[in-house]
Amino acid sequence: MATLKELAKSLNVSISTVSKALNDAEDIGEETKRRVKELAETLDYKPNKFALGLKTKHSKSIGVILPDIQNPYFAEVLYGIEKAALEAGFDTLICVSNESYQQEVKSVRMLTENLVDGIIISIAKETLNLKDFQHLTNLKAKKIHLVQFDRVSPDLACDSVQIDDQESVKNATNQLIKSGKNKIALVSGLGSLNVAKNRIQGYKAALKENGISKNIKLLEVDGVDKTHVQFKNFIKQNTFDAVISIDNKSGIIFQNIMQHYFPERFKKVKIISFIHEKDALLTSPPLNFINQRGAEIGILSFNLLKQRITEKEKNKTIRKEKIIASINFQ
Amino acid sequence: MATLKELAKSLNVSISTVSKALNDAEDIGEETKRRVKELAETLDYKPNKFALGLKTKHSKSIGVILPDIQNPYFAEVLYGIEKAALEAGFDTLICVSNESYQQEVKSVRMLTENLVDGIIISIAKETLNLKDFQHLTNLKAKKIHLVQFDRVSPDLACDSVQIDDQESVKNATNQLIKSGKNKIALVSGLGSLNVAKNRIQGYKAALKENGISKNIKLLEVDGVDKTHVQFKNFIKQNTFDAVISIDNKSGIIFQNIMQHYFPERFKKVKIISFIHEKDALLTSPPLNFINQRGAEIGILSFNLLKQRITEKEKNKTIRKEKIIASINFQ
DNA sequence: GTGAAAGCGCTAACAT
DNA sequence: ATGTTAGCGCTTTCAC
Repeated sequence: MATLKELAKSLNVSISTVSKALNDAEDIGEETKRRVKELAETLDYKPNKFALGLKTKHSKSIGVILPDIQNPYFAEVLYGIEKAALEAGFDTLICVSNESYQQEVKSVRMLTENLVDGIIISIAKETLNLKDFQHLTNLKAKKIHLVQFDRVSPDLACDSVQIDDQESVKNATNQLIKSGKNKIALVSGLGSLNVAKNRIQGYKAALKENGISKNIKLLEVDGVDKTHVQFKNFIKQNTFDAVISIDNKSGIIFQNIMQHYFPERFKKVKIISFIHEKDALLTSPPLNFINQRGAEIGILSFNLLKQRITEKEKNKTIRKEKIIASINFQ
Repeated sequence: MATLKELAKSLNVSISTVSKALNDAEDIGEETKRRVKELAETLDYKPNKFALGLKTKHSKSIGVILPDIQNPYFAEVLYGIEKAALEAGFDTLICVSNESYQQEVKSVRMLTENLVDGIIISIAKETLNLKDFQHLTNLKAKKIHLVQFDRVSPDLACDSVQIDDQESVKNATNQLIKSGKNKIALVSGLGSLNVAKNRIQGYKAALKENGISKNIKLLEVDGVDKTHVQFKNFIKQNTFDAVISIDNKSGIIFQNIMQHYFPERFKKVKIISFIHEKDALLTSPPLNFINQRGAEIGILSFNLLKQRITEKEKNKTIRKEKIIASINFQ
């Protein structure tokens, strides 16, 4: 790897001239700049990150903390973040909390040690339950900017990006109603997350608006791994002509169980689910889906963060972006 | 963040004494070591990574390059790697190539600039097709160790960890045969990957051993996103009493399509699939699965890498670990 | 318009 | 047993 020193020697100028030339400093002659940049290009000079970090105390990199990398939604958000970060010349350090508070604290610490300029986080379930956000509030003192997405805690004063959960589910429910359904069930594998509360509220709001509030049918579980029996019982004990699944798995399971055990009833039921288009195609017939627009959320999150990193004047106004999900009937 | 300088001042000793004490150098008095370490502990001293990297040219970190983070298998391997790395005190930098050669090259470059001590990679499809491994072979000159897993290229002289694909599929096929099946189909969404070739070979070997080689039924596609029609046609045109899916999606789709369009035939068909246990539970009935033991592969990969990083004598022998998958009938 | 020098936090060879 | 010093690659102030 070429260094400033080597460039300087080759060109018979001083190290500081080379440094300034590459940084387009005012006081360097145009001709010199040209020569320096040309040689840097041919020698494929890249500034040494460690020297830079040591000197400047920041690293032109950002950290991302995801609760669960196996969830395709988070993987898609990550994709958006990385894409935007790459274009802006930032490295991305990825951490996975696995929904654990301890792991999240460790991740924050690791990112801090790596002098990231900012962190994009979707908070772990455990942290949300504990309501202990000190590791995150501490970041302000270290001048590390923070952006939350998806699992947004109102207790945290920072920019955020999320789906408008309530509005999105209300939309979806209304569309089902318009298509003639009026006994709509809702299935959630999200436990007590705020996200779940908001989505359920949207569902209830739509039923209410349409005067069918007495038809509320809720199946709530925390995680869907061993819940086949609960699903089956729910189906047996309830009448419904449509189902909204508000997490990324229960819709698939619900459809499969109906198809398996209640094939006749299944034919008359419309299911819509918060899943990725790719997963919607795993089932047959394909599932209708609520598109969470993960990549867009990622890009938006990065852009908010970048604004904070680059802005000179501290702007106190907190930005809360809400995106409406798009509804896809297949 | 506390620095050596601050510790030194507090203790009225020199910076180098502190440094040596923390590194347990021979020539520092026990009492001094104790005092230094104690203060370091209370002040929560952590060596500055940038200073260290600048000085030592390595970073006590490793890089991981995955082709696709949305694949739960890779996510699980990642989990194993991170766990092992954390225990050994290494940071993990994660890159996703999205199956793209260009992106893989960029990732290698980024990791190199970050002075990782080693890289664990599962090679992108595109790279495998192009057979251009220069970005990887170059690593040797930079003294960055390399370990491959899963998508192992024989053209690359480095340690590797993988499932014994042939043996694993042979096992699974044999078990199906023992359970009375003799018209076994194989479905692949893996395109022309070596992994696919080996798995298909295992399937054929088992059929041959059992004298039913004339019953070979193959459905091969490259990616499963828009292939419902192909699946349906295959099912219509072939008779089979069991199916082996050798990727992480086709089994689910296959089962769902059969259940949807051919419910009677479906009842007599046994399906087994290369998927994660969690995904096996998405379907009803749950899918039988071939457990790829991702976490173990991750841990093993890291351990191989760590050996290379820490060993003094360059050991020329290349280690190729092969793990047999476990077969789970539900 | 260009260069010399200090210093970021650390290690290690070389004094003492 | 402890301290001094040089230097990793870079930026930046100050001098020329």
